[in-house]
Amino acid sequence: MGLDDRKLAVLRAIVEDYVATQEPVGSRALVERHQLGVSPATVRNDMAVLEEEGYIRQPHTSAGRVPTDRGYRLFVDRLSRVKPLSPAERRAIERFLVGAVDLDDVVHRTVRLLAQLTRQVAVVQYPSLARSSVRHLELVPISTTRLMLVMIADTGRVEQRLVELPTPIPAEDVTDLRRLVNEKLVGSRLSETPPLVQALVEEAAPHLRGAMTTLSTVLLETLVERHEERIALAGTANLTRGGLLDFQGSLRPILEALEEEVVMLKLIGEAESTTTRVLIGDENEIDNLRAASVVSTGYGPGATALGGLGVLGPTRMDYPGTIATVRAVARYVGELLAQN
Amino acid sequence: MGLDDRKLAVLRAIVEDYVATQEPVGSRALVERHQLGVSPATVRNDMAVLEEEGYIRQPHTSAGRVPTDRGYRLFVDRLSRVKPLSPAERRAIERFLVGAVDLDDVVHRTVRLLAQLTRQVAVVQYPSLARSSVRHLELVPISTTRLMLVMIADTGRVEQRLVELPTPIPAEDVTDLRRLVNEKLVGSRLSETPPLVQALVEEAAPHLRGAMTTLSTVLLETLVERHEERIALAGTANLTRGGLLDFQGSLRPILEALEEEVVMLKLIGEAESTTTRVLIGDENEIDNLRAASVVSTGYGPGATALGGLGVLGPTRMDYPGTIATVRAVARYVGELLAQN
DNA sequence: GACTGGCACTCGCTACAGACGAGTGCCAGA
DNA sequence: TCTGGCACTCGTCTGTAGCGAGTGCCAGTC
Repeated sequence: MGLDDRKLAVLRAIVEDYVATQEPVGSRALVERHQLGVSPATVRNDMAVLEEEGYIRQPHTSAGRVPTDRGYRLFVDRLSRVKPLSPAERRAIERFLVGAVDLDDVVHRTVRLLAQLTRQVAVVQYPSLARSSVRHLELVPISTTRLMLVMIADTGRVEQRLVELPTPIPAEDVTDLRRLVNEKLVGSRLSETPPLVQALVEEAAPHLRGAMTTLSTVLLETLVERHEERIALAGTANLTRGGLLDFQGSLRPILEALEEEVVMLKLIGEAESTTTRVLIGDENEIDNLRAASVVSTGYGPGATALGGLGVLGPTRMDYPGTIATVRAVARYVGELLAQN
Repeated sequence: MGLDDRKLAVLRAIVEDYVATQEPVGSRALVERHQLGVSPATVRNDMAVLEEEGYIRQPHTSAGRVPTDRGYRLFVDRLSRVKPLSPAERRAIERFLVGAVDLDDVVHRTVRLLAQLTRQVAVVQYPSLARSSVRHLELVPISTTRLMLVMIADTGRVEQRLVELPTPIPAEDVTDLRRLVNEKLVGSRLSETPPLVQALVEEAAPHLRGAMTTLSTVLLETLVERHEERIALAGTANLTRGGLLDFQGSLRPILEALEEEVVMLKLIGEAESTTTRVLIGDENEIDNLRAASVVSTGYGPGATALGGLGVLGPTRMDYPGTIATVRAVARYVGELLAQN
């Protein structure tokens, strides 16, 4: 059973009004606020159909209608177009992001900006190590049996890790090790390094063999097994906006999910490209987030994503506005990172 | 008007019961649960005095008594002794912290551990840069006019910053710069570096002068002006424990404060020594945290603090237990860091 | 003088009843 | 196909009443 244009207009009006007022919307209010050109009774009939199809529901018999997750989905897919950002917003983005001094700074500014503009919880993934390549590796002796390994990636990420050597090694050997790993690994993508690292061990001079072996283990562990994905979070206080109506009364599950890096990565870190994803309510695979919606996208120079970013809010959110903001911020960040 | 022993016992009983049940405690319940050896009527008289002195209050006329911030203060100062940790807890701490591979790892594990043990929000400051000394400085060329400056501190902290050079410089000059800054700065405390950095510029060979000047600005900015204090946070979901009774109904101000690094640093980062601080309710200078209590301490090898850590929770918290846990965790972390 | 039992009182909480009103579903008619 | 009208539902609000936890006070006891 298809929905004609007017029914869709009614759904759109319901979503817009509900998002704005956070109160169930009735047929009378609807015809008053939107130029639908028909009477409340007609709207009621349309509502009955929409309800039957699962796009809206009534919290209780004598109340107005509220969009369901499915209703929001239809709204997002077919009834809304992405709002262009206001010049003020564009300026805000630029102003906020220029002057960032390093990657950390970029990420932190971005996440705050996103939280502020959308008035929701923002999540930004650091550029994925898997998609970075090695710019430089540094070995700093801490003691004769300990080295600090510092890897600098082309995305600006800097990762360190302590290396415990099996036997003490002299300073010259550290220099040799440093030279060797840099010669072999600089410039290669992290995902491609495992065979190279393997080769390093095999080709190492006998007296370096032991140290190189441990070093290679650490390298593989740290850089490739991608425990080291990172995220930044901001705007959790925005969860309390809108009383306790959103998130069906309890912030608990949401806060718990937000603290699990793994969960958040799954949510926003899977972006391979810079297309925007919208997950509404129970479309979400993470149980704790069944009462929330997530708008996310990849960011990066061009169309390939270095990492993901997004926002999380109530299913009752301003989707067009949020989508526009998320995209715009991602684009700016992508450009910013491309400059380095 | 002094409080005799029994009145103090009554106060202690009220605090303990209220913390346990989260409900105003009446005179009858009190004599039943604690061996006070007197009748409810007597307890009521004592309560009247305690209320007059501002240690407890009645939420409403026909309700039991609840400790005031002042009451908790008295309880903490005079009526409680720090609970020794259970062996299980000690083991949990050790198990959780061994195997940390670098500073980030230590900090993250610590903050999670603390949140888990105290069931509250935990905050851990990274070892303060101001109290670290330079172990190594690395300069990595990004382009002919850009360097990545990486500083490795003896506390394990690694900070990076992009340096935009006024004019392109050749690779050999970068090597020279690296040698120079390392010769001068390695081993010195960050707080002592400004004159050394100054000297570096003055003593630099003419062709390095320009680069060294920008480099020194960045060095001073990044390392000394201590914007770069960092903190880690965990357990925000614990704020929702105990319904909405704690924090007078709104998590908003708390969540807002937790997101402000500056605020958090002020709260736990001022520790100069490893003594424990307890801030109860409105003793707190931060308005947003007037409804919360904070238990914090410095951690570090020996008695000097490298940084601070602590937990934040409702004023109605298990102070003896929390204090014990915070101290224990701080001690373990201190030892762990001393090993590096 | 300190403690106790008793008693009147306060007041928040719950339950219940009734009025109100927003909003619906349905139907007959245009 | 749309519309006006109407009966109906049901959540919310208001007011009342009863309950019970807990208090404050007082007179009596040790």
